[in-house]
Amino acid sequence: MSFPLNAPQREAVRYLDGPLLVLAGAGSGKTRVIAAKVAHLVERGTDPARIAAITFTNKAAREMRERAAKLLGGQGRADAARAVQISTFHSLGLAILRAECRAAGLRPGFSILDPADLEPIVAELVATADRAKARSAQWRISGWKNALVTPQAALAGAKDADERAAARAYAGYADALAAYQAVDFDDLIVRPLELFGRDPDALARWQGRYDHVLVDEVQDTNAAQYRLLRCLCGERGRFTAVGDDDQSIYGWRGATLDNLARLAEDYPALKVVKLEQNYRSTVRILRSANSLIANNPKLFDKRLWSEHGHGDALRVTPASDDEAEAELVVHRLLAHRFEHRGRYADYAILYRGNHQSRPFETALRAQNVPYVVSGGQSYFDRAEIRDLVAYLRLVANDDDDPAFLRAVTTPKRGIGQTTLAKLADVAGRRRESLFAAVFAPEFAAAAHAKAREEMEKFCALVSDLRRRSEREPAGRLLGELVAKIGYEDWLVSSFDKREAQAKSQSVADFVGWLARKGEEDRRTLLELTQMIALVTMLEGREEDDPDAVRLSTLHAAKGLEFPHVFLVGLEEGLLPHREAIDAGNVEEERRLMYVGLTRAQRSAHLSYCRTRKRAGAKVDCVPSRFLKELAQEDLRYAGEPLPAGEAERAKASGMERLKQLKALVAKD
DNA sequence: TAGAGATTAGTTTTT
DNA sequence: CTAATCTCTA
Repeated sequence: MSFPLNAPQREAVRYLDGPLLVLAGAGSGKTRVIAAKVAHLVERGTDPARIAAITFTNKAAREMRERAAKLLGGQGRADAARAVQISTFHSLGLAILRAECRAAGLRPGFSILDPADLEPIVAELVATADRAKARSAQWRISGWKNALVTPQAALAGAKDADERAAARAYAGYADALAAYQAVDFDDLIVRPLELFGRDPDALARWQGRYDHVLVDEVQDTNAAQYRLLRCLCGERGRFTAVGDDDQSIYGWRGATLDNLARLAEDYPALKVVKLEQNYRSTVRILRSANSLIANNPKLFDKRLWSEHGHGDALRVTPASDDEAEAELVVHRLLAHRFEHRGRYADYAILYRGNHQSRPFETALRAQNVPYVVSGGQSYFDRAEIRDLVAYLRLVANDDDDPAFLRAVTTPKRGIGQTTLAKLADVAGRRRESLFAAVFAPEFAAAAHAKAREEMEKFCALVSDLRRRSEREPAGRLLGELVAKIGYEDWLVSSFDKREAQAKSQSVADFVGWLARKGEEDRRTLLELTQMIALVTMLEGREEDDPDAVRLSTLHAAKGLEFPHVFLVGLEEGLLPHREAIDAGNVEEERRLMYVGLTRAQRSAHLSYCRTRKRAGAKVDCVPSRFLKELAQEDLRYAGEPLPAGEAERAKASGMERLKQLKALVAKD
């Protein structure tokens, strides 16, 4: 990919006179532009450490780092590439918070809690045992934080009982986090903002820190992130923002296209450059995508074009149910691969929700096709890793009660509900952490001697590791921890052989990862512990790119491209998703479909099911409205054209009804 | 206190 | 029809 830049790309790279918005259509080479601009800035003499490039995901940050390293490395400036601050919004927020933790009212070892840690806390605050209720309250709190709404304002604006309950919990939520010396993901953005708001010196420090800020995917920024951006860029606005309003798919996380529109208001000198040449897809894929997205109102006028050939028609295939769809897709994929002598890695299967991967995994396994699933459960979400991370968090920060609770009960060491309830009671009365309460005289009086002994042993281990954490390498400490708590033995005794082996392997991977990271930049255990919360996968996992079919959600596929794409489950209720339809947000779903389509370079295969298993029973499906919005002349229907024949549908549903009745009768 | 069975609820996307 | 949670017994 060392073609020369085209005219608008060149303009975007060279323009340094003021704030710049680059409207980069799908496949228009935006990552190239950002990397080239970083290189250009360095060439012109900008100190690499005074350049910040901010992305939305770790994956994008990594790619940016690689691209910049390649460009600058070619000029013998590999050192410069390393010095550029390339990070996600959240890791940048973490860097700020770490540097300013005293001013922000946090101790250096503060913990980062993820939503799973927070759920029980919120459940308690809203006084519910219903997990769904707790999650929805959590969801609301996060929404308020990202929109920079205070607990008071949230309470004042609450419309129904649920919202009022969530708003009340919101205030207590902040207190709970403060007591644990902890922050959540949203705080990584919001707390630096609060700090900048009340401490002009801190603001000045960070505002003067970067000569140029580059932002990827601005259309995905929420109110808090946008404001953080403004803080960093200052009034001069020396930034390059890159984005595409047609690819805004994070509205559900508070991202708002208003930010894109506001950019022009907040920075009247804003220059806009459009990248409209697509280097990725065939004309037919692009025409279909354009035709689809034309159904959305336009913020900016943009016309994508391609110099690639026409390419094949997009195939639309119905399947009788989800299993049949998976088999069909896998068969077609194999036939296609054979015919084109391609690699497995040339193919991606994209879907709306994580759970949809299941039948495809089964079908791929049945045919012995290698595959990788991305965007599913993250490596650091596995129970065994969370167990160990709880220990690390506790080592870094003994106020972290959630970490204490997890670590002290895993592996089982004879400490159960009753003992913990007593400890919590003592801690509550004394207004101190669970960890501190272990040594309180009240606890000694109340608890069983054996349980207390175990607990003191546990605390001694944690304290010992803490004492040594500043000096000794993180990998060694973790390795020692795993050995001392007898974690391997516990795995073997608690799980069957296969599972224990898999878990044991991922523990070994984790120890190795931490050791490597610790050595790389001489990071301490504390720094690494905070980093883990933001890392979603084991780095290096994807580098040894095996020749495998890629399974991914549409969200996780953004920014990627594949020669051949299968877009599956194109049904009403799935894409567009039911919730989105009900919320009146079909536009975002359409953009999601647009993102999926524009991942394809040479061919796109679309499929949907006529029925689908849901909670055991089969239900009828209707093909997605988006299929009708594609350029019909570029489609080829493998089955009957849309919509499905009414007669057949009625017959199918009649058969289903009969089956259901039979099942009912059989039960009695 | 901890593990094994019974019961019941579930469906979106992620830093 | 799963998968996770809850309840009961050793």
